This record gives sequence, structure tokens and C-alpha cells, in this order.
Amino acid sequence: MSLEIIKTKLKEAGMKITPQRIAVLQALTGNKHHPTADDLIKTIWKVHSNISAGTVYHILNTLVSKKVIGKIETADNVVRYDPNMEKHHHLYLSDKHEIVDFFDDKLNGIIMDYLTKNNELDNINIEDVKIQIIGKVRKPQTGTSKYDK
Amino acid sequence: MSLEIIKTKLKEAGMKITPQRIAVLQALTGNKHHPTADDLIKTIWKVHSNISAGTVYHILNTLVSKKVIGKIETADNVVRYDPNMEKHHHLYLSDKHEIVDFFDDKLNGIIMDYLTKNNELDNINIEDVKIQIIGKVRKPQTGTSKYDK
DNA sequence: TATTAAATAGGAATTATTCCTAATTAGAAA
DNA sequence: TTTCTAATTAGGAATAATTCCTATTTAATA
Repeated sequence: MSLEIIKTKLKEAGMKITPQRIAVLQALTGNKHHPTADDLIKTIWKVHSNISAGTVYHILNTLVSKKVIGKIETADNVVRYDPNMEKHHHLYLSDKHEIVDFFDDKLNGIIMDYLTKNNELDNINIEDVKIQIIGKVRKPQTGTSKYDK
Repeated sequence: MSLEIIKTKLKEAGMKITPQRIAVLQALTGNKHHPTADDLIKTIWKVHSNISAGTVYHILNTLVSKKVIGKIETADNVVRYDPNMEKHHHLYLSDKHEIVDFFDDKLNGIIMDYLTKNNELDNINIEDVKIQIIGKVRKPQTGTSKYDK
């Protein structure tokens, strides 16, 4: 994510543009995976050794509350952050403890259709549906999957 | 859950039957919601003030690893426990910060069918699919929903 | 460039959880 | 029933993640 886009995102969220916030977003969007706060702090300190850990936590919370980034809860209960705010789901590779984004608009549609027809949920205003697929890469084919390293 | 059922569950899991384990399972199954470890410790201490907190954590971890109970990750990132091991999903009432069980075998089938046909997941051995529905009870009808108090 | 509310640094405090070790105990075997 | 032993527990210390506190700094506005 370019510096300009980062600045635009911060402005759109009504947040002041600070070097600390830029550093957090750069560290987060430069990362293909879904880093923890601690991962981000370490990444940031390689370049800006003077940014305080408390500030990183604070910035992450603000970014989540302003919906600039996402926060995900994993099977092993570690808080991770997600730069991608487009609607998507997560595939947990249970053997590798890795999270992969999974985009599928059609699936969203199927589930929403089904749920809105469900009597039990008549009185519920559905805001979001999240799907977590837990699985492993099949062994015999190791090395051929797009999810392999 | 009766004492006899609790004892049977522990035996089936290959676990010794101890008063501490019985207390944890009684506290967990007597609770309609999805308590945190701390909730359970407080509940247990009302009756057995001598059971150590560390022991409760240890027992909960053992029960989860033996699949006697479930562990759920919530939006506010607190670990909660679930006595029900039947396949089910969770409805998060975002205004009440409450979790409600949601059983729907048909939905499971629809999703599994769809996913197994998805090329992207060809190399993934799907172990489980969890759905989190996030929503609110509709306001005008408050008092008429089965999810209302 | 002056002003001020917002943001940050740095460290202490808090919270949830795990770890450690000695003492106890459940269940198997005699 | 009693004995034995590995498993379990108590109690508290240690750890890890996160929040809180307060003085200082700074970004954006006028």
C-alpha cells in the first residue's frame, strides 16, 4: 500500500496523519500474513526503534474501531490483524497454524439467502456472517497447492 | 447434566473422576451461556472455595483437548467454553455481547457441498467449518424474539 | 506562527494464563 | 481391603499480552 493511499485512508477515517500511524499501516500491509501486535511491533522497530509498544496497541485499536483494518480471532486465540477490509473469510491451516484469506462472493450470497429465509432468525438483523474453514493441506499432493509454501 | 452423565463422559475420555473435574463440568453445564474461565472459577468458588484457579484452567484445557467440551473465540477476544459438542454455530448478539447457539444441519450440508466443489480448496482436507452470525435483535419487535430475555 | 486537542513515549499496572513443585489422591493391582 | 504409583491438585510465582497513566510532543486549524 503506497504512502498516498495510507494517508488517504487515515484522512477518510478522520484520523490525524502521524509517522507512527503510517509505520503501523506500512508494517501491516507489507505483511502477507495476519500478524499479531507483537509481530508488528518487531517489524516497526527494525526501522523506527523509537515507537512505543503501547502506541502501536493504541493505534491498532483505533484503526479497528474506525474500520480501517480488521481484527481476527484464531483457533489458538491470538489476536491478529488484517489489512483487508473487503468481505472475505478465513481458511485456517490447522497443521501450519496459518491463516489464508478466502474470497467467495457466491458463497456469501448462498448463506445470506439461506439465513434470511430461516424463521429462527426472523427477529435478528444480520450484520455479518463469518466463515472459518479449518483444514489441512492434503499430504500426497504437498508441494502442488497454492497454499503450500 | 447429571452426576452420572458427567462421570460417564470423564470415563469415556479416559480421565480420572475427581471432585474438581466434576465441579468444573457442573459449573459449565449448569450455565446457559458460554462462560469464561473466570466465570467458572467464581461459580465454583461459591460451593468449593478450595479449588485452585490454576486447576480449573488445567482441567478446562484437558477437557478441550479430549473433546469433552468446546472452546470458542469471541469478537471481544475472551476465551469462552461450550459444554455442547454437537455440531453447531454461534449467533453473536452484538448489542448484548451475548452468544447464542445456532443449530442447523441443513446449512452445514449446503456449505460443505459448496466448498467441496470449489477448485481453490481441492488440496485442502476440510476438517470443520464454523459460521459466526453477527447481528442484533430487531428493535420494534423487542420482547417477541426467542433471543430476548 | 500560535493554539489546542489529539497523539505519543515510557513505564507502571492489570489481567489472563501458564508454570513450578510438593503434597494429595484415584484407580489399578495384589 | 490395602498398597502402589502415576496422575492430579494447591498455592503461589512467573510470564505474556494488553491497558492505563501522565507528562511531553505534535498535527492540523485558524
